[in-house]
Amino acid sequence: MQQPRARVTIRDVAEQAGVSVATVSKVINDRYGVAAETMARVQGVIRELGYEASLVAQSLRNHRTNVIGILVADLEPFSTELLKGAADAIRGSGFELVVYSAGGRPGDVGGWEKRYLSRLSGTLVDGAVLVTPTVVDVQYGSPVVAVDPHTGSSSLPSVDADNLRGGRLATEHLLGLGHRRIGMLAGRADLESAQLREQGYREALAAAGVPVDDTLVRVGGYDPNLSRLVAQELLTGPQRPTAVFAANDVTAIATIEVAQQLGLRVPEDVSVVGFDNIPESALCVPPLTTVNQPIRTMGERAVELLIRLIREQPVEHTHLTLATELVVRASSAPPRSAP
Amino acid sequence: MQQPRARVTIRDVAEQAGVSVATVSKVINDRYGVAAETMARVQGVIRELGYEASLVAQSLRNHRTNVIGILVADLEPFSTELLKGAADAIRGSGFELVVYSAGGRPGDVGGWEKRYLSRLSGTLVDGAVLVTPTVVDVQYGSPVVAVDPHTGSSSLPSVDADNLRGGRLATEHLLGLGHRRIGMLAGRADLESAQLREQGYREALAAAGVPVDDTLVRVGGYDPNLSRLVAQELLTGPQRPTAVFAANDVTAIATIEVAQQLGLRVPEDVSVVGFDNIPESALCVPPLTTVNQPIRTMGERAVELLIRLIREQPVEHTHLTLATELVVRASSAPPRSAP
DNA sequence: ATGAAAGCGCTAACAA
DNA sequence: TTGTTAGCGCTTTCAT
Repeated sequence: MQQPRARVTIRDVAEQAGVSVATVSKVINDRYGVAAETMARVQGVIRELGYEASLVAQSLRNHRTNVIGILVADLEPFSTELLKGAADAIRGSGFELVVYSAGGRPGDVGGWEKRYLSRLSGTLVDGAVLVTPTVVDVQYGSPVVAVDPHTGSSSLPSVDADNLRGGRLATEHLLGLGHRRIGMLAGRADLESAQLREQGYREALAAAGVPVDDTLVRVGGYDPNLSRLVAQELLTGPQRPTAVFAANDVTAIATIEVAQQLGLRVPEDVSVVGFDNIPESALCVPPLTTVNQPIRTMGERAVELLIRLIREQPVEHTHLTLATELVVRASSAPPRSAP
Repeated sequence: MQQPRARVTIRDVAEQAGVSVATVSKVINDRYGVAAETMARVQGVIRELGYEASLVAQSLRNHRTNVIGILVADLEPFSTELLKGAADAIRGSGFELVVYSAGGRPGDVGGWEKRYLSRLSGTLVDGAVLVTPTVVDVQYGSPVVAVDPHTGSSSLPSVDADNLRGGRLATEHLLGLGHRRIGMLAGRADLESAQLREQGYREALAAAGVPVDDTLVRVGGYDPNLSRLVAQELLTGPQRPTAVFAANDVTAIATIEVAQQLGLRVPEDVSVVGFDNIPESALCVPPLTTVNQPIRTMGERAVELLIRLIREQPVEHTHLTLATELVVRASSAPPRSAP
C-alpha cells in the first residue's frame, strides 16, 4: 500500500458490506439469488467506495469484453482520421473502443500487429481492426478486419479504396495539364494500396503514350522522413521532373517542403499531387491537389463489418472497396514550358 | 475450443517444450537461471507457436505495464489532434499508448473518466491523460494529467491553452472589423476553457464599451448538434447579431452551416469566428477565422508530464498554459452596415 | 440466499 | 537449473 489511495477491489467492497466476494459479483452482474436488502447494502458500499470492476480481471475471466481494438502502427493523420469514422460506427453499438498504437517505432517494423493481436485478443478485445498491417497470415480466435491491407491478404476481411483508379486519376490530371516528365514517390511496397497507386500511374502514362522513366520512380514508403530524402534526390537529379505524384498526402507535403527549400516554386516549377485528402492537405501552402479517399467512411465500414463478424451475423461482402476521386487544389498547374 | 484457433497460452508453450510454465516465464522475461539449451528450445517453441504473453494476464500480476492510457469522451477532431501530439511524445519513450474512447454516449455524460480510470488504473495502464474530464476529484493510485481541465481542478496536474486571451483576441478581431452585435455560442459550462473563453469575450466587449446583450450569449456545449439548434435560434431571433464567436471550431462550423441553410451569407451577412484551429477549420467553406490552440503540443506536453510523474521524476510545473493566437481566414469581415 | 473454491494466464518466492 | 505454489481481481459452479 505505497500508493496514496490503492485500488478498491471487490474484496474491499465485500468486507465493508459484510458479505462474500461472490455476492458482490452477483450484485454487479445482476445475477439472481441476492436478497433485496443485501443488494441494496452492497450497492450502497459500491457507491460509497467508488468501486468499479477491473476491466483486466474481468476480461481474464470472461472471454467477452464488449471492447473492440483498433491497432495502428502510429497515430498520424490517416489513422486518426480513420479513428473518427470508427468512433462514429461504435456510437450506440454497445461496444467500446480501444486504440492501440505501436508508437511508430521504426526499428520494429513488421509484425507489430501480430504481436499486439496476440497480446490483446482472447482477452481485452473481442475483435480488432488492423490498419495498414505488415502481415497477411493473422488467424486468431477473434475476428479481424484489415484496412488498407497487405498485398495478397485476400483471406482477411478488408476495407480499402479504389487505389488503382485513384492513381490513374492523379496521373491523368497531370498529363492533362501538359506534364510529360512525371515522377512518382511510391508508397510502402508491401501494401496493396501502394502497388495499385503505382500501377495506376503506370497505366495512365502508358495510355497516354508516355514511356515510364524508372529513374523517376522512387520509394518513399509513405514515410515523410524517408520521402524528404528521396524527394531531394528526385528534384536535384539530372533531368528534374516537372511534376511529382506522391503516394500519400504526408509524403506529398514533404515533397512540397523539400521543393521549396531547394528554391523551387510549387506549382510553377514543379507540380505535386498527393493521395488521401487528409485535412492537413488543405492547410499546406499551396493547398494540395490530391485524390480523395473516404477515410472516415472506411473506418466506419471496418467497424461495422467487425461487429457483424463478432456477433456471428451474416455479412454480404468481406471485401469493401470505396470510390476515390480527384480533388484539384493549387499545388498542380501546367508546366512552365507547356504547349 | 469452439474458436478456429484458440489463444496460445504459456501452458501450451510449456507442454510443447516439456518444461514448466515457470521456466517459460523466465525465458520470456530474461530471468537468470535457465540453461542455455533449455532457453533455446523454449524460444524455438515460442516462435513456432507464435506465442505472445497476454497483456491482460501480465498486468494483473505485475503492476507495471509500460502502457499509458489516454481517456477521451469521443474521438472528434480536437481529441484526435491531441493524440497525434501524444504519439509524438510517446515515440522512443519506451511506453506504449492505449486510447480509450467512451464512445460519446450522450446519455452517459459525467463521470465516464472516473469509471474508466477505475477500470484501467492499477491494471493495464501506469498512468492516464484525461481529455476534457467531467470530474475534478480523481485521486487514484496512478498519476493522472488533465488536458483542458474541469473548472476548479487545480489539484490535478494539467495542460491547457491561454483561453482567456484567446477569447479576447477573437472578440477584439470582430470589434476591430466594426461589429457591435456579437453573439457568443458558449462551450461546456463545466470546463475551465469554456468559462475563460466567455470571460475573454465579455472583457473585450467591456473594454470597447459595448454592453453585453445576454440574449446573444447561448450555450452550445462544444457540441455540434446542440449548437445547430442554438445557432438557429440566435440567427432567427429579433435582433440578429452581425457576428458570432463560437467557443470551438466544430460548433463554429455548425453555425456556418446553419447560417447558410437560413440563406445568410458568411461573412457578408454574418461573420463567424471559432476556437481551436483544428485542421477541418481550414477546409470548411468559407475557411474559418479562428483562435489557434497548439493542440498537438498540448498532447505532447501532457504525455511528457505524465511520464515524469510515473517515473517519479521531479517536475517543474504541474500546470502548463500554452499560448493562443488569432488565425484570420475568410469567415469574418466587416458588417454590411460598417462605418 | 449465501459462500467456499476453482481457475482465467501470468510472475515470483521458494523448494527441490 | 528447474518445478511447485500462491495469488493478482474477478466470475461461476456447487455446496450449504
